[in-house]
Amino acid sequence: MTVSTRKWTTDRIYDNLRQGIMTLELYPGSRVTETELAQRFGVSRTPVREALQRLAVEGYLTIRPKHGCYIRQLDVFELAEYYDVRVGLELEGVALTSQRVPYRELAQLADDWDPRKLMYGSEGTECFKDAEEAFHIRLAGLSGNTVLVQYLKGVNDHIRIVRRLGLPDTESVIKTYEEHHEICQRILANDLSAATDVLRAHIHESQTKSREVTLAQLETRRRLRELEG
Amino acid sequence: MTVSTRKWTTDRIYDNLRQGIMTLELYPGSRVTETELAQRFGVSRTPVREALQRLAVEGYLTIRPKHGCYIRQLDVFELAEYYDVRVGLELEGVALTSQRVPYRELAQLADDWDPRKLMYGSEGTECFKDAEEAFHIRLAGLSGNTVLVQYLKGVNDHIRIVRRLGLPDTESVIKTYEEHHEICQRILANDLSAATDVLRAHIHESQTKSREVTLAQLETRRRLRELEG
DNA sequence: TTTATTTCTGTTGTATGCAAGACTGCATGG
DNA sequence: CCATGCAGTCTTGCATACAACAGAAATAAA
Repeated sequence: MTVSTRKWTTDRIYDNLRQGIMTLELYPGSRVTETELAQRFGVSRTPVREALQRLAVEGYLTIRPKHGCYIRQLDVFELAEYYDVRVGLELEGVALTSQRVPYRELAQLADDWDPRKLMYGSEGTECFKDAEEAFHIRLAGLSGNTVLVQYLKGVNDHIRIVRRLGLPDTESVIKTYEEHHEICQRILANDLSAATDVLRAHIHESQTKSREVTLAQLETRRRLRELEG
Repeated sequence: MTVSTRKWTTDRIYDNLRQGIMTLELYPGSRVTETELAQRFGVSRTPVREALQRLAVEGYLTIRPKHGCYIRQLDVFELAEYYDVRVGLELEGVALTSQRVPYRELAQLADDWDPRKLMYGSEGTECFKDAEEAFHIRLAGLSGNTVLVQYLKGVNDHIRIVRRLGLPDTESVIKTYEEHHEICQRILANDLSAATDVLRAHIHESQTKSREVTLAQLETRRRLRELEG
């Protein structure tokens, strides 16, 4: 678990817990108590409590009053729902963008994802996943709707867990480049309906992929826990 | 300010503050301190602090570390952005619904909003605004995507302030009935594109209406504050 | 007059204490 | 065998105490 070196204890705890939930080190469904966490981190209950509250508001865990906190179950159905919300947000983003068409930024974005520029092996896979997510944020950002971008980031926070699990093969990297590129081109060409079609399919594909990967990962984690006791 | 009679102090404070922000009694941009609020409510700083944190996460105010909390400015541009996010979410909801078409519930919803059933004067305006919001939630709920519904509720929390400001005249009430009814009918008739068109226009209309009302309201509040000092 | 420094006050960040609520397990009665 | 009541323990909810930091005002220097 990477150590966060934030200024305030609360933030440090928050980052730590969030990381733990993301990496499934805090197993979904398991219970944690303020006291236990406070001891583990060597701080008082107050910052722990605040971190937990924030995580609860953001939906990472549920608090049962006077009883304890339960790490949110991540079931594949819920993840699928997040992906659909993502579709809704991103499509509306594109719709808004096509009303103003910021040529320069859009052309730049298209250029950054030009398949012809793709250097094989020059991209680390971790880096690629970051870039992939960043593309969608940038795309949404072109709509000029900052609220929408915030919501999209929130959704991403929830699906990032599974988004990063699978290792992308060369083929799918190429495909991603092509699709990202095409989306931009379609908007530039004022073909909104084509752009949305591609984007929708693009997201749905990662949705189905994530589903498989998640099921596999949950299984291995479960077994690991069984061994540990 | 209505008194919330929740079980826990934190929740009570939270409801109160939220209400205050909604009704603009806590003027946007003004500063509040934990100590001051604690005194005003006659409780300790702890629950106040927790309520403030929650409100901050939800975007109702911003916390400047070691300095105080500032009630979130609500500018018309940001509100417009929330409306567009709403469009994105609701349209995707309808798209998902049209893939499964839950005939019974949809027919029931259409029936509840049948313009022919509208009794003039039988609906209080407050009640009508509640019902209006409830329609959209129910509609989204038919998609079966609970995450989407949660997000939509979150968006509603932000625009409810202005959504309720204007008084609806009989004409617009009728129009609302007609549009709600048509949306359901279109989905039932498997005409997704028409349904989305109506829905989009429907939301955009309230968006422009809210804009005017907000500007007026902000002005009167500002003057009220000037008089009070 | 302007700028740097210092002090001082207000406000939050964190620790701790206490009491009330929720769950567990057992015993008792049907 | 099952239901019900009751104590005990665990965990949180809130209050309070104290320390540290940010910002403002006052003071000193150029």
